[in-house]
Amino acid sequence: MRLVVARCSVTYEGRLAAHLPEAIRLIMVKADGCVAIHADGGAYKPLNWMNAPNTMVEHADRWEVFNPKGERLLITMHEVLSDESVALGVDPGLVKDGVELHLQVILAEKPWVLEEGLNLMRREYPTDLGPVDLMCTDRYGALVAVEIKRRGELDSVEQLTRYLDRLNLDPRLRPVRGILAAQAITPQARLLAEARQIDTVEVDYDGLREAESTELRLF
Amino acid sequence: MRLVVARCSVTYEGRLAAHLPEAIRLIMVKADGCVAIHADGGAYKPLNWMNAPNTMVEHADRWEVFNPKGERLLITMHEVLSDESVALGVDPGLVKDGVELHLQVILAEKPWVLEEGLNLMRREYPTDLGPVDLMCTDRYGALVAVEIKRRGELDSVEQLTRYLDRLNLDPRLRPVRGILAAQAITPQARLLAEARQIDTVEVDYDGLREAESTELRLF
DNA sequence: GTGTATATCTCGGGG
DNA sequence: CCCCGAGGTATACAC
Repeated sequence: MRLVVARCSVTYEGRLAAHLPEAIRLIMVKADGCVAIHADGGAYKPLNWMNAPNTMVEHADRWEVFNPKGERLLITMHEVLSDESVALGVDPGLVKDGVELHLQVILAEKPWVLEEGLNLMRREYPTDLGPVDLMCTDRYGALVAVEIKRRGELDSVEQLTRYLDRLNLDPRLRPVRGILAAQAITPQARLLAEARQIDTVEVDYDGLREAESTELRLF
Repeated sequence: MRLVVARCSVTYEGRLAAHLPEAIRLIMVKADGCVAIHADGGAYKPLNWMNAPNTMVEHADRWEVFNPKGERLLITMHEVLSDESVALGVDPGLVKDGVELHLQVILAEKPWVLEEGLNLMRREYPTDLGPVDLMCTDRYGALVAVEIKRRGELDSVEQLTRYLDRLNLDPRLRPVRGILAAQAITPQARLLAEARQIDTVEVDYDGLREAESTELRLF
């Protein structure tokens, strides 16, 4: 990784046009070639950047970075204050726990917490618009598509609606109804779901996880 | 801005739990207090981070970063290889051109480029599912909801459909039709829009901007 | 503050 | 390769 502190101005031309007036900034060049220009604030997002793969041409007074899509980043160097390189090696990577997948696994084991009599048929049931999180049958044997989210918002209802439209085109499946399950559901999403006859269920993730570990302790 | 290169391991506990095994990384601390841990690859996004506002406590062998939401970032320092600070000053900030807002402003001034006789009634017209970009009247006085995008894709059609459904529930407004305006519209979006009687218009942003600056020069 | 939409979103998975 | 969905999304903007 190369770290350059410089008084510079920057122009980006690509998906939009953007310009940075002259100021002192940190320019980070990673081993994969990606370039990021950081100010001393504004969360972790750089002011300007160019991801790999790209080509960098270093002139005396400016850097030009191109990528295959025709985007272009031009850094004009007015004064280089420092320029250091350090070898970091390959990173072993990030281990995560507690994302949507976890909630899906728990609900796949106990779909009846969403509705009495609900039974799992299959997880990640494929449609040609993407997979339904849980495909279940209800107490009467009818099909129910369940979409699981951490937060249920308008987009979630749209997504489930698309799946339902698709599934209900198939006479062997029809009728399929939907349930949106999330730890929290916005009133607007609830409104839209209701208008489309989609049920909404708020799920207590922490409670379920607790119950799960209690069962593990019992056996 | 402070730049520390260190062999470290990291734990985050907050909206999820995440862990980074021991490796050499760059730790960036900005003037606003935000902390970002970078590997030598993977675009501009850090492996782990904690945005401002937060509190950092620096112990001999570890850094603890907390934020008011109860999230926690723990950096265990196994070996500090370098630790430098540099003053960057306040950044004048990024100037952008070509995002959706600009297109919206231009089209609000000249809605008739979308359709002859179109007249602006109101920008950001509210519905209970979100705001319509432009609410217009057509040459016959009927209402037209315009959704503006840089790129018109399936989601854009869904979004406009949602608004139209909502607006057409109101007998004082009905009937309201829709126009999707974008610099480019995918064939799939065009197809879906057509199936829903929604008009699509591709807009020449550069041409409009050019026309706008010409007018400015004339007056 | 809440809620919605945008983003040069980034990133990863599946066809 | 593109498409789609998730994200500790972050960020801006309107109400």
